[in-house]
This record gives sequence, C-alpha cells and structure tokens, in this order.
Amino acid sequence: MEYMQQLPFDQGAINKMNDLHLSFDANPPKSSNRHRLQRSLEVGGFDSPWVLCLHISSYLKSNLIGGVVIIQNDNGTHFLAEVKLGEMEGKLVEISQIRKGPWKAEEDEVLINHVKKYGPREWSPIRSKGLLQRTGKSCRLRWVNKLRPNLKNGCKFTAEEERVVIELQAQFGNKWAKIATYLPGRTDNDVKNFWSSRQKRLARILQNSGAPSSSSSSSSSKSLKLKREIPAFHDVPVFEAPKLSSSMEEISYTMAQSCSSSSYLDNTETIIKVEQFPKLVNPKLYTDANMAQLELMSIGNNPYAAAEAQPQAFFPQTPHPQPYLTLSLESQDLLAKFEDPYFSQVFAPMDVPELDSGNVEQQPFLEPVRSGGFGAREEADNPMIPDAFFDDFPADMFDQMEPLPNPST
DNA sequence: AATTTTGCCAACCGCCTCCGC
DNA sequence: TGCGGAGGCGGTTGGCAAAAT
Repeated sequence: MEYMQQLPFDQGAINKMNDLHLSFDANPPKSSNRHRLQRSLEVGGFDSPWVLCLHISSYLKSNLIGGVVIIQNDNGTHFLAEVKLGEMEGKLVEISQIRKGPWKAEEDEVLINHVKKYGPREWSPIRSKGLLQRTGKSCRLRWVNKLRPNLKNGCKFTAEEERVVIELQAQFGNKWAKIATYLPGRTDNDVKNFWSSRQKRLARILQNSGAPSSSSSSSSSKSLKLKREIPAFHDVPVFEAPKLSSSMEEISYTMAQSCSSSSYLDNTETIIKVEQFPKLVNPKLYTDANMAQLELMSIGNNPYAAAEAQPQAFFPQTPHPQPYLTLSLESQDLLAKFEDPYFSQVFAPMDVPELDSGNVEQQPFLEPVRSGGFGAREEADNPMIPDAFFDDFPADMFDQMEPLPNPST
C-alpha cells in the first residue's frame, strides 16, 4: 500500500464512499511526541477492492504534517499509505494495493501504451506513476509472455519445436530462457510449461509401465486396467526421433494408419523388435509425437499388435532391417527392474553442464533466434545419447537378454 | 449426468545477478 | 566496498476446460 497518485477532487466519488475507520499515525518533525488521531472519515473505494480514495480534509491538514495513514475497512483489513499532506490539499489521493491475478484488457492497453512510449524497459515507473497497480516485475512478465509482438500464443509446439526443445534441454539443462531464444515466438514460460507437461506425461506412462509384478495380480481392477492399457516396456516398438522434415500431419497420419491396421493376436510369447535399447528408456528421446504414439498403441490393448504396428513410415532413414527378439520368461523378469529405485535413476533428469557458446556453435543445426532462427539439420545421429549413458544401467542388465540374431541372417 | 482426472497455461514467488550510488 | 533497487530466471501454484470414468 502506498501513495500512488493525486487526482482531481470529485465530490461525487466522495458521496459514494463507505464509512471506513482511519487512524493517522503522524510524526511531526522536531517532536518526540507521537500524535495518534482517530477519525472516522468519509473514505471510499472505487469498484475494485484494492483502490481506495481518501480525501484529506483541511482539518487533518491543519493538524498533521505527514505520516502514515492506516486504513481499516469493514472486514478488518488494514492498508498503509505514506502521505505528504502539504501536497494533498483539495485533492483525492488514490491509495492502492498491489493488484494481482489475471490481467484486464484495460491494463494490457495501458501497458502497451507505456511500451510504445518508452520501450520494453523501466517497468517500475508504471506503478510509481500510478498507471497500473501492478509491480514492475508483473508488468514485465505480462509484456514478455503475452503482449510482446510475434508471439505464438495459443499455438501448440510443432514437431520441429519439440525436437529443438528436447535437444537443447539435453544440451543446456533447464535453461528455459536460453532455449527459448532458439524458438521464434516462444517464451521461456512456454518452453517451461511444455517441458513440464511432457515430463508429467512421461512419468505417468513410465510409472504405469513399471507397475506389473507378481503381486499385482491382487491389485484393484483399476490398476489391472491400467496395466492392460499402458504398454509395458516390452510392448514398445522401435522408436527413433521423427525425421527432421516430418510434420505433425505426417506423424498423425502414420499413427492413424498404424493403429487402424492393428489386429488382435492372442499370443503367449512376447515378441518385440529391438533397436537401440537406450533409446527406449531415455525420456529425452521421446518427442511428444512419439509418446502420443506410445499411448495410442497402449489403447489398442494389444502388445503384439503394438509391435506389429511398425513405425517404419516414421523412420524411413532406418538403414537396416529390424531384428526380432523373442523374450524368454526369465528375460521378461528384467522388465520388473523398472520398479527398482536404482533403475529409475535412468529416468531422472540429467544434470547437463551448461556449454559455452563455442560448443553451441559447433552445432550448426541449432542457432539462437537472434542469429536468424533455428537452422535446419537434415540428418541426425542422435547426439543426445552420451557415451556414459550405458553406464547408468545395472551391470547385469544385458546379461539377461538373449543375444540379438544377426540381421544379415 | 455427475464426478474425477488430466492437460494446459497464466501468473506468482523466491533467488540471483547486475548496476548505480 | 557495501547496499538497495531493478530486472532476469527457474520453480511452483492455481484455475479452467476437456477428457475420462
């Protein structure tokens, strides 16, 4: 609460005021005595609870030099305002609380006008001048996230944007502002929200896929249903990041085709296709499109059909025929390792040290927006898989897997 | 149809750095 | 050199609508 602005006296506004209780804690200069004057005055608010108007009467002016005004309204809320009475004779003094919450169109307009005049800086004067009852930080945030020109408000992330975020997050960590500079029209808040939802979604999928165990047979019908609908790890077919040129439309079409062509097979032996195992478990390698496909297949209730729904149209650059792997029951026990706390560390966000700009420049396919937008890379060789990634797996993990047949045979 | 869950997003909070005094 | 204000940033929360149950 603070002194905000002097307004022309308006008796009409005064007449609408409610009775509030005021106390003036005055500190006359050169006096050790503090005068506390209690007065009931005509004080009122405008249509909003955070704006009060106070008429400093000539009586008070004659008795006070200055001080702190404490205003108590009907429900006991106190407001504080510092006043300089010498400047207030015959004026309405608008005293405002900091406004929070959703922005009104009028507020946006004021903010836009301010930026037009002074540019996107000097946010604090917006409040000190009484233009808005918002903090400078709030004004800046509103401008950066919503009012700035050329923002992609309301547009979902494209597959290309998803890919860029995933790669840059692996590279820079949670440096959302930095990542956002590579995405025209996106803010750090956008990127952060996108990543957050994606992480939640992934966590839910992984949590459900790790649930099956021998004891789960006694679990509730709901968990059984989840177990059925969410693919276990071995249900997941080969995944690879979508080709860089692939659009969402292509992906959607592929997914639709894959799912519609699925047929139910009552198999007792799980057959899966295996490419690079780490690709399946590193959440950073899933684009949302991949996850969507994963979920779509899970809805099909059929792991075999899921494997059958080969995403080849997804990944036309896959150079070799995909070998098949038959899992023994013992091998399937491996999948229970997903419940192992240690194993779950694989899914924890990686602490990626921030690379310097020199390293960024070594990646010609990714450039910040300020240098001309993100560039296109026509081929990717999965730079997000660090060599040390395999070290994160239990040492005996691959021992339990049957060897891959030679693709050439 | 009612209730619960999920996804999305705007906005706030707290911490940090920078800069001027 | 220390201090305080302004701005930047990442984490988190809360509201709302759509989807699922």
